[in-house]
Amino acid sequence: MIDELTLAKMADVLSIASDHTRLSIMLCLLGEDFPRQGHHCAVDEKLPRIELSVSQIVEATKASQSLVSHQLRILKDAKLVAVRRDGRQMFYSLSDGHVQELIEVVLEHVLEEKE
Amino acid sequence: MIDELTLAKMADVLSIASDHTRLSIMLCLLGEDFPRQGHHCAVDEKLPRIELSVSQIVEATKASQSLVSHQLRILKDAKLVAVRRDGRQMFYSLSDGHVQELIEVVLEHVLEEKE
DNA sequence: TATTCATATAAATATTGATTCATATAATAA
DNA sequence: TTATTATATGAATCAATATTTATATGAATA
Repeated sequence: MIDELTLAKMADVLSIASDHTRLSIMLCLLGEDFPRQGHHCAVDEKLPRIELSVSQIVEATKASQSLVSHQLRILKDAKLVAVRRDGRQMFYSLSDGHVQELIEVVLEHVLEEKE
Repeated sequence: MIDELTLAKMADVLSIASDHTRLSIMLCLLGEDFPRQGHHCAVDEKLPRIELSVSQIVEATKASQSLVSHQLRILKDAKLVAVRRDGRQMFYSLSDGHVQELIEVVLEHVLEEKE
């Protein structure tokens, strides 16, 4: 039994993930696109966590700096990405494993489509 | 490496799943909401597949008949649900396991949020 | 066949949200 | 301190889409 608040939060997460720009940002941070160019900071997980600066993301996604920045803010507010400052650069990374799973499930679904 | 088409398809699936009405419909069909009121038709899967008529979905979601019908069409076109006619009733069910996984991952994510 | 029931759809409206443009902030270098 | 680099943000625009209202279709029943 799922209450309204939970439903709304689920819709939010999905809605945030569904935008073309934000999705490509997340794919970059997953390492699916833009492979092996980011700093890696080992965490207590299997896969190394990829960190990319805003300009690297701009470069990889081919979106405008302003747009990327706007969308990163939305991702950050929703806690789907984490940020770390280093000098004048900001490094973004996926905030937890659920985000990766989410993207992977969707990717599998899309890749398995027939006809 | 993910091409533009795959990215677009992923965004589509997420976008379709992100709508409040459609999400609640899918939750009904998952049995999370609206428990044990639908017909069950055993398939070669672990869990029984739940089938609900349009009016059962209208009842469960508290959305208008027209709205439910519109959203069911979108879900059907995207092949996220399957339909079966029985007399003048239409019975809808989730079309594959990926949809369930998707919803479950998002649900876990939302339920595990701190603070 | 006429009527009723279950669902679908077309058109209109309303709302949301992505993108751009211009500008601001914050850190570093000169 | 001024200039430069990296990123963020407010306002405006524009497009997409959820929702409603009214009506249509299609199957069953009388």
